[in-house]
Amino acid sequence: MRELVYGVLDKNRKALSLYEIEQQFDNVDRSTIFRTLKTFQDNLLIHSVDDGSGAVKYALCDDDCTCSLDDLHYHFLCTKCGQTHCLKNIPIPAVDLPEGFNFENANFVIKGTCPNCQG
Amino acid sequence: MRELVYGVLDKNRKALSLYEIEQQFDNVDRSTIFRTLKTFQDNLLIHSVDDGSGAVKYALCDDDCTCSLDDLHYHFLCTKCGQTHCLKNIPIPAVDLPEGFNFENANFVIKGTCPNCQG
DNA sequence: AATTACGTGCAACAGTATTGCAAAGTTATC
DNA sequence: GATAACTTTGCAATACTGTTGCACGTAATT
Repeated sequence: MRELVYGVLDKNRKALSLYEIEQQFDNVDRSTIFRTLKTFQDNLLIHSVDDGSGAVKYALCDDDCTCSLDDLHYHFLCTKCGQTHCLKNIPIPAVDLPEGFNFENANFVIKGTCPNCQG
Repeated sequence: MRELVYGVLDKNRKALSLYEIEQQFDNVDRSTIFRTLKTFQDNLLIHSVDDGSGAVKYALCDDDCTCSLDDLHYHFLCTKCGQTHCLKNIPIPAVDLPEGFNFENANFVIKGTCPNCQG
C-alpha cells in the first residue's frame, strides 16, 4: 500500500488531498490511506499543505528535504481547477518578525489561476 | 448582536475562531454568530484567516482596509497558546511567479511562539 | 390589523479528519 | 511446521467545523 500511495504522489507531482488519492484506487479505505500518509509524514517523506480549500493536501518532499526546517516553499492554489502546485524554485524571503516572536514554520499559499487555466 | 460580536473582536485585537467567539457569550447560537460574521465579511468589516489550526479565524479590518485588494498581511499562529495575531506592520514582498501563474490572493501564515509564550 | 422584512434558535446535514475494534495478513520464534 | 507476536487493513463510529432549512418572534410599514 505504501508503495502504491507513494507512486500516486510521485506520478502526479503536485499536492493531492486524501480524497483525491482515494479516488485513484478502487477498494482502499480512507483510513488506510490516511494512516499511510501519516506514516510518510512522520518519516518526512511528504509534507502537508493546508491551502484553504478545506482539505489538507500532501506532496512528496525533495530528496534533500528536511521539511520543518528548510523546505519552505510557496504553494499555489488554482481557483479554477483547484489544483495545488509546489513552487519550489521561488525562495521565501526572510521575514523580519517583531520582538518576541519566534519563527518555527510557515505556510505561504498564493491563489490565482495556473497556466492550464489561463484564457 | 452585531454590536456585541464586533465588540468582542475589537476588544481582543486578534483573530478569533467562530468557536472562540461563541465562548464569550452565554446563550447565543453558533449559526447566529456565523451569520453575523458572514455579514461583516460581505461588508468588508472583517477578514478571515485560515491559519491551519482547523478553524477559520476572523479579525477586524483596519479602517482603510480594502481586504481582498491590498490588505495582505502576515498572520502569526502561536503553536503554544494557539492564538493568531495579525502582523500588519510587516509588508509582504512581491512574489515573482513563474510564467503563466496569475496572482489573485494570498495567505501567509507563520507559526512559532508569541511574546506571551516565551520561556 | 394585516403584511412584510429581518434576526434568532433549533435541528439537521455536509465534509473532512480521526480513532476503536476486530479480522486478516505477515513475521519471528521455537 | 505450529504458534505467538506484531502489523496492516477495513468497517463503523465519532468529532469537529461549517452551513442551511424551517419555524417562530419581533419590529417596521402600510
